[in-house]
Amino acid sequence: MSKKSKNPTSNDVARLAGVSQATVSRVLSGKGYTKEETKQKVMDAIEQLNYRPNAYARTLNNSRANLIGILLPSANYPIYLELLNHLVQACKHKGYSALLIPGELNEEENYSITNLLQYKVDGIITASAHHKTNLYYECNLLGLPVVQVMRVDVDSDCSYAASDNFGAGELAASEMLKRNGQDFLYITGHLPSKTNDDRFNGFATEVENELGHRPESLVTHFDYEACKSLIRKRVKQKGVPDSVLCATDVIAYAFMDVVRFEFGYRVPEDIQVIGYDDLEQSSWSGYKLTSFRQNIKRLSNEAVALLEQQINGQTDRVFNINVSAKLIERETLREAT
Amino acid sequence: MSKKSKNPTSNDVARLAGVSQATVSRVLSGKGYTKEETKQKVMDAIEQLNYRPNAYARTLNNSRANLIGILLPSANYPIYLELLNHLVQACKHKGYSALLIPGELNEEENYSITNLLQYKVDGIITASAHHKTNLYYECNLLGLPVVQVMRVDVDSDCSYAASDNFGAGELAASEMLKRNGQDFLYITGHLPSKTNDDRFNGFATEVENELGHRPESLVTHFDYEACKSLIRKRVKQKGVPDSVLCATDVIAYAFMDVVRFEFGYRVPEDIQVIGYDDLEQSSWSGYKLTSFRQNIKRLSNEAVALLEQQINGQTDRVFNINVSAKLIERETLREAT
DNA sequence: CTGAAAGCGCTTACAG
DNA sequence: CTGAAAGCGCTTACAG
Repeated sequence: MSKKSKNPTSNDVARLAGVSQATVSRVLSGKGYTKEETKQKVMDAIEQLNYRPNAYARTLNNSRANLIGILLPSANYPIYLELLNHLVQACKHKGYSALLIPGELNEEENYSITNLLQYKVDGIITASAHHKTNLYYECNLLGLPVVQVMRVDVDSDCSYAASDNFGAGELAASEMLKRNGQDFLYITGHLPSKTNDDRFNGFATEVENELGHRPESLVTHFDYEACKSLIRKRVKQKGVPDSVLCATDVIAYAFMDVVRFEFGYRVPEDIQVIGYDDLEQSSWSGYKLTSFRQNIKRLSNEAVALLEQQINGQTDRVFNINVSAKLIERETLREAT
Repeated sequence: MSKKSKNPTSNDVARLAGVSQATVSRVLSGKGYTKEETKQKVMDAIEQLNYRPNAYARTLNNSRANLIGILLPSANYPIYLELLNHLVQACKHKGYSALLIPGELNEEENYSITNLLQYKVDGIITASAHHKTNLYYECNLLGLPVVQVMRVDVDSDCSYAASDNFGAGELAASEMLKRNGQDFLYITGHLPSKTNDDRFNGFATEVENELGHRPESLVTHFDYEACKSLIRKRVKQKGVPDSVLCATDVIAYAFMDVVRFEFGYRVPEDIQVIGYDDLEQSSWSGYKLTSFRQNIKRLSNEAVALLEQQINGQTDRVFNINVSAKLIERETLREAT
């Protein structure tokens, strides 16, 4: 490991190129005019010294860091990784770097946001699952733009890019109604969100239109085992419905595993099931689950675009973008009648 | 959205508190002495103005950004999220923030590293899966510390914190030998790594000691479907072994699904199987897979600690830390004889 | 087209 | 214990 020697500065480059430091800056920023020849000399010197401009010094003048803070849920749910990758790509595409905000934000973690603000991120993108945070409040206080992506908090009034959950709920209901569904149930996890409410409302509205009453929403848990035991309890008490929409694929797996292996029902003959998120394993032999696939790339791009608008002060309005999710049909829906 | 007004600076604080700007700096850094009373006045002013020190200005003096760059594989493999979360926590714990380096590094993406270097990260932690990168070369050139975590490249000579893959391979072999395994096979994906070589070598060495010959290593694919079709081909050509170690749990699922559902073998009666990574679903009804669980939290802590040592110039040596992985026994191993 | 100089918001000797 | 001043590495009017 070679000793970290002092990094070359624009002054070093200027000296080597025989120009002023201001000229080096101009060549690099592309602002102002420079003779082609001068430009070349500077580029050569940069090459020779392996010079990299110091982004912090630049930031000091611009008061813009080109940094976006990202706040992710802490759960190890696979699509969060996909989301993160797309977000980082989208940031990069727009010339921003992505700073990860550690952990979920909650009462104890308010330290995080304070800490974060030192870095003067230009804005924050959050998909966090804990709305008991004063994130929105603090950011608003500081005039720091925030955009939610994929997962939307119940009481937030900040912009978001999310899937069209209401539409997905409606579509799920209507597909199962078409297949002679009579007894509907929505199963979700334990963390409340607008995302979830929307999906349930779409589902319930469609069912109500057709059948005259709203279906029930069963609150379980996002964890597979915890979810299974709550479903087991419910099935013992009230039997099974014949058409189920689940808030995540994992919940759908839990449901299927309980009703098929513990109670002997058949899917889809006795019960049809639709999941949400289309995890990789939904296509595997064990489940063949019909599920909604979110357009994560587009969600990421929209979120970053929304944030950029706010950063550039182009808007004061709250934008809610709903991107439709696609129903991937496999083998957990009956034949249409 | 309130208009982003100019952030207050230490000068504003100084003015309000009626002290010099240098004093504000001292109070905040805790360096040098300050009268309790002065300290209080400064703190009050900070509170009142909602002041947050500008990390970039600080960095300019320190030439240390307290930033660590993180380079993750782009695959949506769930444990990478867990790794990321632990890494970010570990960074935070040591006073660093985590900057995500976008995408995998490869020839086209060299842009990334150049781009990254502007931010003067103090060091880089990588779990990337593409070793065809000049990351190590570039960083060495610049004297920028790099540490690998979890996944180790074949030809890199930089420090790492990884699981004891050799030990895991050995243990897997010995457990299956104890259970009367006769015909051994190792199945891996398509990306070469030292991590993988070590695991195979541990496995092969133990088998060779006992049985007098090294087992075969079957190179497939990390993707479930692709992996299945390669396994199918192999089974058709050469039949099945009776003891299998897989490089990931997903590979183990693919193997089990092919041999059980397409060829009618029983697990573990005909074939015993061990996976690696202990994904959540390995405990579910479909697989009940015996698998190695990596100590991701400890890997993360060790990696950050290694990096910190290098950043502080406390060492020029290359350290390789191996953390043992724990075998979680479920139902894919026969009874011991 | 280019240079000299001021300034971004901090830290840190140096005096006192 | 505290203030005045120089400096970190850039950008950007201002002259020329």
